[in-house]
Amino acid sequence: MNQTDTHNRLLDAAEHLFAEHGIAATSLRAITSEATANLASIHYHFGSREALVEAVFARRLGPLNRERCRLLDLEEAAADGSPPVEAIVYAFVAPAMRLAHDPDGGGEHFMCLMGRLYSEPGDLAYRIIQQFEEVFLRFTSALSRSLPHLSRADLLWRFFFMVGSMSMPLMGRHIIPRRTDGLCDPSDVENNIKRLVAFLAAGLRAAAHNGGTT
Amino acid sequence: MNQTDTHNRLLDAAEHLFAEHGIAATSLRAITSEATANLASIHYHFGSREALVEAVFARRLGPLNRERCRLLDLEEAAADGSPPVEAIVYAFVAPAMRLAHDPDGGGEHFMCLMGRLYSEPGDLAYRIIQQFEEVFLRFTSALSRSLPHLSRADLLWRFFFMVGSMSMPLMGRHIIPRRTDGLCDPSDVENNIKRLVAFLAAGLRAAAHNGGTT
DNA sequence: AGTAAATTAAAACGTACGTTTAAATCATAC
DNA sequence: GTATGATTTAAACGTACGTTTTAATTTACT
Repeated sequence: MNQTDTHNRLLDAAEHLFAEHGIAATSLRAITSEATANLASIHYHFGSREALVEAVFARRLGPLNRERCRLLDLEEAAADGSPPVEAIVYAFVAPAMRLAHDPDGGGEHFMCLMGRLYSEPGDLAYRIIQQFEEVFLRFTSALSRSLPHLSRADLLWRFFFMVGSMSMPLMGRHIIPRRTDGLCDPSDVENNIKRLVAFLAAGLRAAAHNGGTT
Repeated sequence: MNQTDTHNRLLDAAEHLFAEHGIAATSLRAITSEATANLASIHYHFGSREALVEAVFARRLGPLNRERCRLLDLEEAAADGSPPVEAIVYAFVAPAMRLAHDPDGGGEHFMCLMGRLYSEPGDLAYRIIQQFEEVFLRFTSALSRSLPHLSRADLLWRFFFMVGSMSMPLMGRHIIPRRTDGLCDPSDVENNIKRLVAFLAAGLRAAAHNGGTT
């Protein structure tokens, strides 16, 4: 009973502090202090600092990516396997944007943390990004079916552009409102999803650049 | 003579290690070791660790943003003040992408570091991002002149989406080639600029979403 | 109630950090 | 060539880190 309790308090505190100050800059003492737990409890429950970091990601990543695949399943079923680009983008973007501001899920900090992942030291980031394998394969192939005119390199690059665009409302929770006098509100989730879908669908559909075939 | 020498070796080493392992995870000892300088030399030349971090950014940010403004000047002069979206995007994106792989400029590490900036602890990131003030104002107003049908919020959001997209080839130097079996090559600079311009111009030009007017 | 396991608590371990100090070295001018 | 200022060096400072150990406490079960 208490195992689950402290265990989750540690995960919550770590998630929050990692998002706020970065993974490397957050000490175990800061985490246990915020979780009102003992310093040694992290090693008891997780074994090491690294294992705690991975646990923080594992807790949310599974459900998030399952939801993405579920939405893509729905869209593909409704469109005989070839949903429009908008629907594919929506299935990819919406679960992350919603998780980022779901008060129950507590993922408000998590998605901010996700945005930081690409900039964390090498091995950790790569190990966690591998958890996106299925999502990566499913969405790139869905996109390539809807955009057959694109070369594979063009398609993959545009997929990464999509990830980058999405990361802005997720990561920029503090900076973007400040830079725009509050005009841009990252917590205006449903409107931001629509903005992203409109922007990304048009970008993905653009004619390929005339340059090299690399 | 020697002042400049060690001074720059420290900046180079710091830039490299910050990009490789993150700012917080890089120790002064690692920097002075890579620069073959004494530990105390950082405090002698810069005064503190924080001052070194800011110096690393200051060295490249000025020239980069001046080049962006210069290109925008050219495009505006050539188009009577209203260049097409493609030209604006190009003026914003190309200098950063080129700096990222300019062997002389040594900015290969810097732009990777820039991508990490949005995820660094609060005050530092905000102070450095303020150095973009002029670029931010000039490019958002140029875009808004070319895209008058967009609300201000839509336009600003799309500007941030652009920044996010661009950050992928800059930050993903290690991860993206690995995930794509080398098909996507971040060092293929000129082609990636074209890819970004095609993608972003289409996204920026897209019809605004029909949702809220926020 | 009593016992065994699970969990929490407190203290200490060695290591690495940013910073400071004081001496040594170097360059340059007279 | 020696005095002066700039730069480099080596050593130590106190602090904070991740981890480990040992004991105390709580929980679950008969």
